[in-house]
Amino acid sequence: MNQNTQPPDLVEPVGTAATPAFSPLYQQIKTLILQSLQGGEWKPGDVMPSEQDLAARFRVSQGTVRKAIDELAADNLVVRRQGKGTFVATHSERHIQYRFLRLQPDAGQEDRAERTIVECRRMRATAEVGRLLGLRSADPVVLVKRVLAFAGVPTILEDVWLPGIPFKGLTQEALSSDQGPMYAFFESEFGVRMVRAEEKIKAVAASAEAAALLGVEPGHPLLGVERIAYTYNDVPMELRRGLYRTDMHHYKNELS
Amino acid sequence: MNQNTQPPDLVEPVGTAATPAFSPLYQQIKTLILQSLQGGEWKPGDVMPSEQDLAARFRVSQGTVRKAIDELAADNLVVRRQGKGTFVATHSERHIQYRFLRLQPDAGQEDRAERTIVECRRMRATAEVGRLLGLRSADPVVLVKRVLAFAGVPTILEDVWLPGIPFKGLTQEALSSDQGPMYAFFESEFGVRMVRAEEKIKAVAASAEAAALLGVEPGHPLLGVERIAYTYNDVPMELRRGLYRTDMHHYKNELS
DNA sequence: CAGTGGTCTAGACCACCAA
DNA sequence: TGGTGGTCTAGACCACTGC
Repeated sequence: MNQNTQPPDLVEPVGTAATPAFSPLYQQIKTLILQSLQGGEWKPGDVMPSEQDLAARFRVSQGTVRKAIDELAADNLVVRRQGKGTFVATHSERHIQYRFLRLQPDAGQEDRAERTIVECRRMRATAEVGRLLGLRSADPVVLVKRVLAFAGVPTILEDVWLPGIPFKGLTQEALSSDQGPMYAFFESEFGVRMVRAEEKIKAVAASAEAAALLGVEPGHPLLGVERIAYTYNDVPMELRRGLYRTDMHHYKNELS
Repeated sequence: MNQNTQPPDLVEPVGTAATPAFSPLYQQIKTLILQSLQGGEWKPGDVMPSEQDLAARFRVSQGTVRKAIDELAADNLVVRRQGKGTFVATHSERHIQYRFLRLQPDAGQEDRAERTIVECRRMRATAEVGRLLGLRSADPVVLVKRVLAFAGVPTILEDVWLPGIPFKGLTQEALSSDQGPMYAFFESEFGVRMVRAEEKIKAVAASAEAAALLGVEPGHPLLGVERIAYTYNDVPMELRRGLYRTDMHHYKNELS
């Protein structure tokens, strides 16, 4: 057990030879809070209970809760606001929109994107799409194909695949009529919150179809960006394949 | 002053109307440690003084030093090793090599890179290179052009510009004979430690020269990666323009 | 075994916010 | 004014490393 006089009644992981498996208290607290987030006890944008309340609830000191929340904040799952409280992170906050979009204009401020849905239909997952989304092939998926234009210049063409079950009822009309980031729409309409993503980038030549939609000649070099976005617990919830024009934009990345 | 009975004799920033400028103690400690790192009091790979020692030196509690070091560790400036101490981060650690290279093979493990220096000469900075490196145009710079090949396939062609003053005495021979990451070489030979970097990525068509060096046809789509690498204090110390073949590799990025 | 970083607690006070 | 997160301290004990 841990070092306090009133030992918290949390699990002390049993050590085995292979996995010593010592898990600090604050990690266990983090997991518990994560489960509450996952289970929807507090929804995106909500205030969470204060550190004092959580400390009382979990029978640990405030400092331990604090460290757990620190990590959740570092993972962008939660946002702290001094004097107000801790809030569940959301993709619908103003001025932090398009958190996962790394494409930036070479000069000047970004215009608002003009969005056009090219296609939206339900289909069966191909073997590859199924594998990347953690589905069986032939499981239902939704495919959304859209174009984003900036200042009238079509710049991004992307195919978005979503698992059919959690996104049951997604229609082109709802998508088209929605303003704001797609991930905010997913939060409010389907309760699906994207937490992190991985991207693989290649340089590719524009196909005839892509060239037509993006207004370039076939063969024009484009950035091919494959993104897998995950919800809580590293469950993949979206596969997105984008083609980016980079004549006026670039993909920005910070390394450290 | 701060809340302890023995107030630490550190600066309490004066608040002005425009900038309230309250700076927590641990931030001041972080800055002081940063200055020691910058000044070379401890060199890459060295053990730093223990938290207790630093706490005594700065007249604060261990917890405050701890929080300062936590941030330095989060910035990858320092590495903690339980039971051993805190070490100044370095690019020459085995198995963490090429920390800033995001190119990965599509399948399998990466081979060791075969490196060929195509060119290495001193010149005067063009206006653009000077601007990006924070130099005046016509200031001396070193240009290194090299090719990296994996499993015999030339994959990366890059131009590296370095400010001439700190890199005085850099020769093609020294570069060629060195094994290991270039940034480790910079640390040991010139005392220059790259701390973070920014990259801007575009898709470009291979020029005739690039095509010849990379073994592709002219016009072949390549990833154009412009990197600016910084030392301590956000001072730019390297401009690197790379062309990456992405037929067998991809640029990997994690978003959160 | 001693020394290091890592965890946990308890209590105090500060900065910020809203009512 | 009271509540929230943010800072700081002091002290205890744990886990890991190396002598």
